[in-house]
Amino acid sequence: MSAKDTAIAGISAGETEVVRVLPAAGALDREFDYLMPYRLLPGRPASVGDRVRIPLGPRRVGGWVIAKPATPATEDLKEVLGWRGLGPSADLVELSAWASWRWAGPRRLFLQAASPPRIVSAAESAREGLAEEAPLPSWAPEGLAEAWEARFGIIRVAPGTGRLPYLKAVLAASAGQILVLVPTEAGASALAAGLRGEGVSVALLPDGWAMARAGARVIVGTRSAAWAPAGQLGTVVVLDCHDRSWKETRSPTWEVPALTLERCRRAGARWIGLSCCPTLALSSLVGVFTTSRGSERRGWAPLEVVDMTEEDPRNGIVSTRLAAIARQASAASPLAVVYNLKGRARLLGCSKCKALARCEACGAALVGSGGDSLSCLRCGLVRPVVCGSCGSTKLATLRSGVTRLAEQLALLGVEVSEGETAAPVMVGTEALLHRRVRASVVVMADFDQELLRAHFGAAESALALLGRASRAVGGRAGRVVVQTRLASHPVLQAAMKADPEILARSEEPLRRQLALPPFAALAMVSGEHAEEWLSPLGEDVGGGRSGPGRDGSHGAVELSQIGEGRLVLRAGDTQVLCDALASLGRRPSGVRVEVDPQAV
DNA sequence: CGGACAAGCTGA
DNA sequence: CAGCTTGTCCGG
Repeated sequence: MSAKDTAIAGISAGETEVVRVLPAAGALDREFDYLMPYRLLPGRPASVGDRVRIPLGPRRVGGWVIAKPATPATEDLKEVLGWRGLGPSADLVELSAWASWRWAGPRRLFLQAASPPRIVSAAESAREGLAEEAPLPSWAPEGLAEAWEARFGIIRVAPGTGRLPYLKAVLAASAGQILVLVPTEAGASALAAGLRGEGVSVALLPDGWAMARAGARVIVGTRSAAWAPAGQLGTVVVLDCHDRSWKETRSPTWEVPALTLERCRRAGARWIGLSCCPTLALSSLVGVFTTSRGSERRGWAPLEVVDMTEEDPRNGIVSTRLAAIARQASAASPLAVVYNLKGRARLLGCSKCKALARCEACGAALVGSGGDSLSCLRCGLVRPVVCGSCGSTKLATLRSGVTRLAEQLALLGVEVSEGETAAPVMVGTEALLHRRVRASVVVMADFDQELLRAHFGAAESALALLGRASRAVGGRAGRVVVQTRLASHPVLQAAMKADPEILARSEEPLRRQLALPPFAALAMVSGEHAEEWLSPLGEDVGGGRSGPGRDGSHGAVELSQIGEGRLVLRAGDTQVLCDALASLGRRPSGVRVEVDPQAV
C-alpha cells in the first residue's frame, strides 16, 4: 500500500469511476466507457474534459473524458491506461458537441482546439480575486454603453479606431474574465503587450493556456482562442468581427463570431464586436450600435475614384493619375499600390490568332515566368513562349501581375519595392495591408477584381478592404485611390460617405431575392459521393427541386448542383440546415461539407 | 481511423 | 489451396 492509496476528495481508495471517453484517433466519432482507476488520478476525481490514454481494440490512443455516466454502456469495461492532464472545461466539452452539429464536423477537432498545446497537469495557482460587475465608466468610448446595455452588440466604429479605450472600459466594468479575440497574431501580441503595460494580467494564447485556465483577468488570442479556457467568462470582445480570417477555411469551417455568441449565451457572458463594416450575416444575429457621424467620417480616408472607362486603354493598369501620384511619393509620404494578382503576367493571349495561352496538360491559364518561358500554376508544366494554336511567338499580356506593375512604375523613375514595406512606392497584394503598412496614400490598382468576385460576400469584402486601406493611411489624414470601371458602385459610395449602411441597404434586397444568407442558410457539399450521401434529403438533385425530409422532422431543404461534384444545400435557417445534415448517416471519407460557405 | 477477419481472385 | 487484394465490421 503506497501513500497514494489514501482516500482523495470524492473517491475512496479502491473505488473506481466510470468515464465516457471520445478517442482522439482517426475519424472515429464514437464514445466508449472505461474504468478510471483511482491510482492514476491527480489527487481528485476525474473531470469532464480531462485527457486520458485508453486501450481501443489493439491500439492505445489518446482521448477526452466527455461524461461520467452513472451506469456504463456495458458490463465489461477496460481500464484507462493513464491520465494525461487537463483539457477543456465541461462547458467547452458541451460547446464542442454544439459546434459539431453547427458545422457538421467531428467533435474531436473542436476538443483539440479547446485543449492545451502541451500537457498541463495542474492549473497555475495565480488565481486572482475575480472582479465583480461594476457600472460602465463615464469615459467609456462611443457606442459601448448601448452595446453593454444590450449585452450582445456590434459597435460600428471608424476604421483605425483605437481599441485600447474600449478594452479599458470593458475591464473597468466586466465581471470575471475577458476574452479578447484579434484577427492576426501580430495584433494579438501587440494588444497583450499594451494591456500588460496597463498593469493587467494577460494570458496570450496559445502559450498562456494554463494561465487562462488559472483565471487570468484578460485572455488574448487569435481564432483558436475562441476555445480558450475561461471558467469565469464575463465578456468576449471580437475585434474586426467582420474579418474573413475569423472563418476556418479547412473543414469544419467554423467561425469565431457565431461560436463565441453561442458560448456567451451559455455562460451568461456579454459579447461585444467591433467593426467598421458589419456583415449582414452577423447583423442579423446581434444588434449594431453606431458611433457619431463625425468620428466615423474622421476614420474613413477621403476616397478618390479614378474612372478607368475614361482612361487611355494603352496605359493599362497605370492610369495617368496613378503615374502622377507615384511621382509625388516620397519617404515622408509613401504610396502603397495594392494589386491582387501575383507574378508578372497572369493572362496571356496570342497577338496573331487571339487564342489564350492555356496549359496543354490541364487547361489552366499559363503565366509568364519572367524570362522566355510560360508556366502553369496548377500542374507545374513549363514550356517556351509559343502560341499553342498557331505557333506564333508573339504573345500579348491581357492581364498583368504585381511584378509587371512594379516594373511599369519603376519606368516612371520612382523607387519601387515589391511586397516590402520600405520604398516610397510599395507594390503588393492585399497582404501589404495586413502587414500594418504605413502609407499616406493607398491605391487599389484594379478594384473591379474585388467588386466583381463571383461570391455573394464580394461587396462586403471589398468594403472591408477599403476599411483596411483607410486604417493604413490614418483615416482623414491620408487618401485612398480606387481605379475602377464601376465608379458608382455602392461599395464606393459607402466608403466615400463613411457610411457602411449604404452598402447594407443595397445588398439586403439582393440577398433576399436570391435566398442567400442571412435570408437562408447554406452548406456546400462536395466530393465524389456527395450526391449519394445527400440522397435521403430529396429525390431530384440538379434541378434545384426541394425535397422535404421523409419524416418531415427537418423541414424543407433544397438541393442544387452548382458544378462538377459540388452541391448546395439550402434551408430557411441554420437550425433546419444543420438538423438535415445531422440526420444523414456516417459521411463517406472524401465528402466535404462547408456550412456557411463564402463562395457560392 | 486502423486492425481483424472473411470473401473473392489468381496462378500453379 | 496458399497468397494476395478488397470489403466490412468493430472497438467499451
